[in-house]
Amino acid sequence: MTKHFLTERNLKSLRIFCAAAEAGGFSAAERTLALSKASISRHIRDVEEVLGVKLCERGPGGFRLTVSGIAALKQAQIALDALSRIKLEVDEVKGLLSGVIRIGMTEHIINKQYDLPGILRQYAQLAPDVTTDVRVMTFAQINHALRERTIDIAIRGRYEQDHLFHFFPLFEERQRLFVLEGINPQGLPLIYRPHPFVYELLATGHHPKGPSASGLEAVACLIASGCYVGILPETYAAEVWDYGRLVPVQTQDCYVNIVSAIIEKNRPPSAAVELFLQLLQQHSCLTPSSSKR
Amino acid sequence: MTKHFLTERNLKSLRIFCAAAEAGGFSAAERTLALSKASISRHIRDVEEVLGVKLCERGPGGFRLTVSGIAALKQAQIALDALSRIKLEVDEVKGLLSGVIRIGMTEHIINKQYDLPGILRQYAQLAPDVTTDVRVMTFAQINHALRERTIDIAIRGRYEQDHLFHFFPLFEERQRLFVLEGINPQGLPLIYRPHPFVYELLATGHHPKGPSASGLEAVACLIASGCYVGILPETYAAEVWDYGRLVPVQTQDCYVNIVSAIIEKNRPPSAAVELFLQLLQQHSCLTPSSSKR
DNA sequence: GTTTGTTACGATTTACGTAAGAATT
DNA sequence: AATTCTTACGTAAATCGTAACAAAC
Repeated sequence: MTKHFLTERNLKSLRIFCAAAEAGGFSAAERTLALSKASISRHIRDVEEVLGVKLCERGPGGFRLTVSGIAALKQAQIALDALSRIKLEVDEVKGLLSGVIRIGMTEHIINKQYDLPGILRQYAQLAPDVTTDVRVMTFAQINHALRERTIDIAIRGRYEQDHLFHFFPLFEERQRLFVLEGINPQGLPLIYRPHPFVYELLATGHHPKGPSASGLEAVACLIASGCYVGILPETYAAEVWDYGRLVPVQTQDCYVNIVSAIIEKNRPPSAAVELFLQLLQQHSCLTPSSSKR
Repeated sequence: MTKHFLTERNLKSLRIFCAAAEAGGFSAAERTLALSKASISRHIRDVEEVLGVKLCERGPGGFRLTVSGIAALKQAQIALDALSRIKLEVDEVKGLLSGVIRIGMTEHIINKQYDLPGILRQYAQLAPDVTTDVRVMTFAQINHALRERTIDIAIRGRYEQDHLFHFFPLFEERQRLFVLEGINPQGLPLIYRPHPFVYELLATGHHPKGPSASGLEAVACLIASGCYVGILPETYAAEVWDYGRLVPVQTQDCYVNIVSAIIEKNRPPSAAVELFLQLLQQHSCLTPSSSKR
């Protein structure tokens, strides 16, 4: 009994055997393989030893495959073909998953219930050849950028129906009206920022329009001054607790919206975008498709 | 740019990559592969270099395949599977084409129009694991051996219909009544041997029954004595010309029969017999299936 | 004599393990 | 501190080509 299994070392010998069979002899294969007859002879002898059969008759009288040799040749070609296909397959995946993915998002997407940094890390690991470009933008900038296609995918709250976009719900965000602790919010000016909830509250007339603020931190600063009320995400207000005692105005309802991944409807998503979308949805707390891996 | 193609050396690395992916890390694969981490690391680095992609993220943080890695893993498993199947395939063929093939034949099957030695040589090359057993037998012995299954296949002339046997025509053999040159054959005793043509001629009563002979050479000797007539194949009579002037008796018709390969009908032929039969028929001058190789 | 494949031997190449280093948990 | 992977280096093994040999045409 010799060795029982073929290894990749034997595959080399099999490749040489295939070449010899196609060339019709060792001397002819010598040129195509750029290998000495001695080596070819050894290789074929090794395979025959492992397989326990004679693969071919050879000698000055000519070259002829045995029945076993024909079977071995056929199977070896399948293996070699599969081997050569690996690179093609990988190249295809590599080609699809390369380039740039441009992500636009509003502030404060990062929070404890949705691990966007973790998703980005996972994405970078899964598709290391894709350059990821992430930028924080305002609500209006995001819509413009999506239409202009200067970003590929957006992450923001969904407030309106828009037939131009596809929405993929990710998690729920709750915003409330906040005021400095101990201050009576009644009639205080509302800090203005371009956001649907601000518009909505101003429309009620309960609060006059106050100073404009750009960015959640600016809003928080102005609220903490005690002169204004402002709308903030609950989780963000909790985070900036240390800077001042921001408390929700109890008389006011909670604004709930669904933070979603958004792509333009008329634009077929690239493989890179599709993979990112898939990861985002896998981590979603809303869809039932929240499986692991 | 690095190397463009995967070779069998890389397949070894791919097998190690597969094992690492299944084990879920290098340290775990270390045991299953009986290989040091250092080697595993090198192997996977090499494959990544050839493929130009990162196959997996690894580190103290854990092990995770990239999308390219998943594709590579899948294809590599196909190649490895094909490789492992080679031995199974060859073993099957080897198992079928081994053992003994027992061939019974009459005298003088070898002649210029049918190259039986060449067929036997080709058979030995195609199926080197089959032990070939060839024996010359008389007509009666062949029939008996076929029925008793002490031979697997016979080669002899076909004179009768026999529902117990399958006949595969190979070539035409012509036999005639011969006499020594210058001798009047009329009324001379016919050399007896157990053969249908002898029985047939004796039944006509033109010649009395002469001495018994065993073997064509014995018949030729007796004819050359000038005292008898005898039936011989034309080609054989031509070969022994030098031993004496044997000439055909012109008044007598030529006996024609079809030399055939014969197997017992109720016995399914083994793969070894089937292959031999196939070779015999390939060289046949009678059937239209006489193609090359 | 020429062609074809096999075996022997020395030189190069390759691969492995040990051990030390770097990075993460 | 413990784990996981990577890199460096010396040693062991496999592979190749040259060359001598045997066999068939």
